[in-house]
Amino acid sequence: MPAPRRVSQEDLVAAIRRIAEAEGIDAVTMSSVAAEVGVRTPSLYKRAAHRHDLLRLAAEDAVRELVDGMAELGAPGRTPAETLTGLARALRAFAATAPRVSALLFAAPSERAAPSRASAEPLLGALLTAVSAAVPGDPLPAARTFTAWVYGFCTMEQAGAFRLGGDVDEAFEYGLDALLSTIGARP
Amino acid sequence: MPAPRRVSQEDLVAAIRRIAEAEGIDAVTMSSVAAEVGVRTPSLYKRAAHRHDLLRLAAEDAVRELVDGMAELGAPGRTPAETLTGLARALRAFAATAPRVSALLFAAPSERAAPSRASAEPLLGALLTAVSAAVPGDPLPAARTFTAWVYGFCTMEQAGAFRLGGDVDEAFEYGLDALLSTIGARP
DNA sequence: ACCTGAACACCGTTCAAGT
DNA sequence: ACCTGAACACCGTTCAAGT
Repeated sequence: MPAPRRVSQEDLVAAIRRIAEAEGIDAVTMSSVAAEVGVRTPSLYKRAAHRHDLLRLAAEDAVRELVDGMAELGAPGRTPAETLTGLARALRAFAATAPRVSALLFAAPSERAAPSRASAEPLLGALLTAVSAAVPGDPLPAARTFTAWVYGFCTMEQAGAFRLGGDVDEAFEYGLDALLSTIGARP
Repeated sequence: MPAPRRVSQEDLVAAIRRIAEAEGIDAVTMSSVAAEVGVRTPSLYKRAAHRHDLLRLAAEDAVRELVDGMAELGAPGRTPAETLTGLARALRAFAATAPRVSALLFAAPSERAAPSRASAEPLLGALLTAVSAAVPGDPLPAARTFTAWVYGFCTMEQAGAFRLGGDVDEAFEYGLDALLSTIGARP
């Protein structure tokens, strides 16, 4: 006697992200998520065999949302500098609205919680394409430098690491300009 | 009838860091740490009122170790570029030996787990001094750019985010050179 | 002053039994 | 095919009682 699935994937992921942002990653438990979607805890194991799978679902959903939100960034008319500026600002804006999950994107607590290579591909692809168009030769070191800076900045900002005063927006634009200059993506 | 303290602060912190690096931050529990130092769980509450206090103890110990290891970096004879190069390489080497705690340094899971301003001061002070000597005017944006890049790079490297092949050492040196150039710390 | 056993509400995970 | 109650070993935290 087949029983219908009672919780959509959309509702499940939304519940995970809601709890993560409202109460922190540690509050994303099998119990809290089950309660949030209205089933008993053991039912959740049909959808996520381990707790860290819940975190991966949230992280992959975040990547998808990020990619959707900047579909037009890679448009043919744009310069590499424009694309990379858009990417960096989009990631920072996303980190501001979803700080907990965005911290998971490049530094998950386990392999199991990390977004799959396939789900991260569109994001990395857009980045590599833009960097390739700017630097001669191997784009990988420049792409890694750029990504490390954006990710580090957004993570630190959301963790409250910039406590010495000063204008954080200004520091971001300073850094963006500096990074674009050194990797040669400057008009 | 006073009872003597049975666990030294050194042993306690060493136990926390041992568990963190061997089994991950999530494995640092009141129970596991208590067992590791040879007391019962409730005794630990005399030393750390909450689990995140254990993480802060580890993070502050890591900062202290980092600062000790580069006491000579700020020596009068050095150029800003030499000091910043030493800082960046020291942080990367430290992240390689203590990846779990170093991930906590600038992005702790809660205020309680974050190293205190006072304990982080020597590290930030050395950085700001070196950057101030290189850039004219406000050193804060440049210092934040540099720190964000180093921290992002080390965190991503240790989390296994650089999976596209290529030489990660080369990417680090490329980035270091790029960052030093843009903030003007170049001979 | 520090340590302990007992207790409480919780958590991840498994599994046999329901529909 | 999915959901559930019951069960297990665990966890953070509190507290009264020991020395």
